[in-house]
Amino acid sequence: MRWSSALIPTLKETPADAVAPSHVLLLRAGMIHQLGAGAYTYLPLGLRVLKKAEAIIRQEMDAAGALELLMPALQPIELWRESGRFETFGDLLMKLRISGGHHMALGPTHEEVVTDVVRDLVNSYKQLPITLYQIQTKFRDEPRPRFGILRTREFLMKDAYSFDADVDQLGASYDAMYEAYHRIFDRCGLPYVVVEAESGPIGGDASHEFMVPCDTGEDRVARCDSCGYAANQEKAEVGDAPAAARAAELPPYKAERTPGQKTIKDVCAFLKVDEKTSGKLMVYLADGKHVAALLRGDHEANEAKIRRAFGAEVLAPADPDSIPKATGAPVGFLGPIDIKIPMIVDKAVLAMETIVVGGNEVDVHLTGVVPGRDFKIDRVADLRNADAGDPCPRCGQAMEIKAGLEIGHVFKLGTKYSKAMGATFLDDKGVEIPLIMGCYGIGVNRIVAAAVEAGHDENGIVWPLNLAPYQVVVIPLTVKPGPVMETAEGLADRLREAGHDVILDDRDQRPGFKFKDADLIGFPLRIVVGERGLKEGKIELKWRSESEPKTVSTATGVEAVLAELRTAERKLREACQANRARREAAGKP
RNA sequence: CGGGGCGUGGCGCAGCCUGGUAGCGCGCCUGCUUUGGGAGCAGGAGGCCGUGGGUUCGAAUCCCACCGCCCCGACCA
Repeated sequence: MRWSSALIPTLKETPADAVAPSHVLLLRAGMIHQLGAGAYTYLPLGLRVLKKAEAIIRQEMDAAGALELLMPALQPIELWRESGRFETFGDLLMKLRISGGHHMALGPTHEEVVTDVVRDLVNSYKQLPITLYQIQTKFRDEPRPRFGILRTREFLMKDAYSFDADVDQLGASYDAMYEAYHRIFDRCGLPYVVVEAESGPIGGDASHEFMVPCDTGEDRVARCDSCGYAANQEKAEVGDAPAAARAAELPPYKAERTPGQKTIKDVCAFLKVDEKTSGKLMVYLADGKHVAALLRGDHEANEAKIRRAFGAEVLAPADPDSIPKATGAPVGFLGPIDIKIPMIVDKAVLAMETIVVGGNEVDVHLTGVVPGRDFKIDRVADLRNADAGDPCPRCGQAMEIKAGLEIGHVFKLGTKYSKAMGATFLDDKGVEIPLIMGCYGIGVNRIVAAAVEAGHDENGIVWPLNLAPYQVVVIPLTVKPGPVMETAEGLADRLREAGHDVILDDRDQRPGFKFKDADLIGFPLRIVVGERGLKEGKIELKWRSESEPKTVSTATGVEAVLAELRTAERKLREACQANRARREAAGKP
């Protein structure tokens, strides 16, 4: 490619609306162009990166035995009613009406469609196991698109779905995808961690997320450095903290007037006590019944944990209007003493000597309440989100919380969709059994964003070799016909013939201008051909990730550059293999 | 959906408070000079001032409504 005939609109200044590094740099490097909130054009350079990620994904999915197909984005709404997700997906589902009055949806994910395909075409255990995948545009009516291409209303996703005859087969299918994901992200050169994840409304019982640590990430990951435990914050378990050593004789609790003070913040400020010594009673509807969770005031309730603690299928915050009737106490002044609904106490409360709680009476809070003495603690569970410093559930050491960007997610679905939609097969005894499913997603655009988030410096992007729009940029310092231009063109041709992506910066610009653009875009390898160097029989070669250039002789130039590229590719392969060996040594997830 | 901010050539901004010929830098076009880290000089093109309504002799500027974009929160298979 000759730069002069490319469309690469680099920007010297930072666009005002961009905040996240990946957003700023992809715009400045001329890779994307905004159409509207959460809708971006991939310009030629950006598209090349996207396609490279896509190619790596496709290769590894094929290698893992998954079969590629392509399903429609346009889907009848009935399918969503059939699975029950028309309700649970809610406003996130893009709905439209087409001619003839048909109600359709633009697919945000494809469990329904793939289940429909499989229920029609797979009927026997002999056809199992099978994993199907596609790389396709998804649509979600995100309430708040953000950070450039990080969260958009339309995005490219690789989604795979496994269908198995039994749980063991599902385990094998899951492991195959899990391993393929490692290979994909290793080849993309991304720094990532795998964390245990909440499977969420999609259901199921096992789930892992692949996260790239970066400040722009919207997820929070709890991690223990001592033992390596890592989980999404919403999934992370909290280890046991030492129980409070209570003085033998504590004074009885006191009722305090707290007129109008309803929130933890207000009450604690009013009573001049630390929020860490307060408690909050949260009321939920567990499968339609009112239940309560008692947490330390400054802690964050985790609805999934609370749902499980109550053994409920569905948990939702109770409607405030319904609370007084159910509990006999006014909202804002709820407390654990003599509460009339089932209550589970969070572990952390056990570590509190005394606690400030609501008095179950308007404008009254109680101080000096002793857990276990003043109210019954018959059920204790982990009900909250882990915080930095909380004990690791495995080893008890303090965990840390870091931001992460989710690029991939694998989970075991079970029979949620196959049962709802009647996707069954006949086993070797002729018995009809619902298929067991797993699903596996990769945000292709997010690989691009994550690579930039994880790979940039003050001068611009530093692309991993396998994702770069072009691996090599050849810069002739003068573009007038002559030896410099001829050498540069020859070099570019030879590298291209050897199978590398090359762009020749044939623009009639000063050297500094071209260097700035090359650094901004982040081509991994830069080759400079100048008159001065040529006279000395030398050309310059510089890796974007290194600070110092190397010089090679003109005579062996092509071979030297090819050797450099081969070495870089070998190193990357070796790193992938080393990671693989480490995984094998560590055993299954 | 709640809170905050912003809409003025392709990009970054000033002008608005106090109404009266729309301005600067970058980029773009032409020419000359320059050529190893975003060159200099000269000339030039390009703007329904987000949209609609109102006030006024007169609106980028004041008022009202709407639309759009960004950030925080809620939400996020």
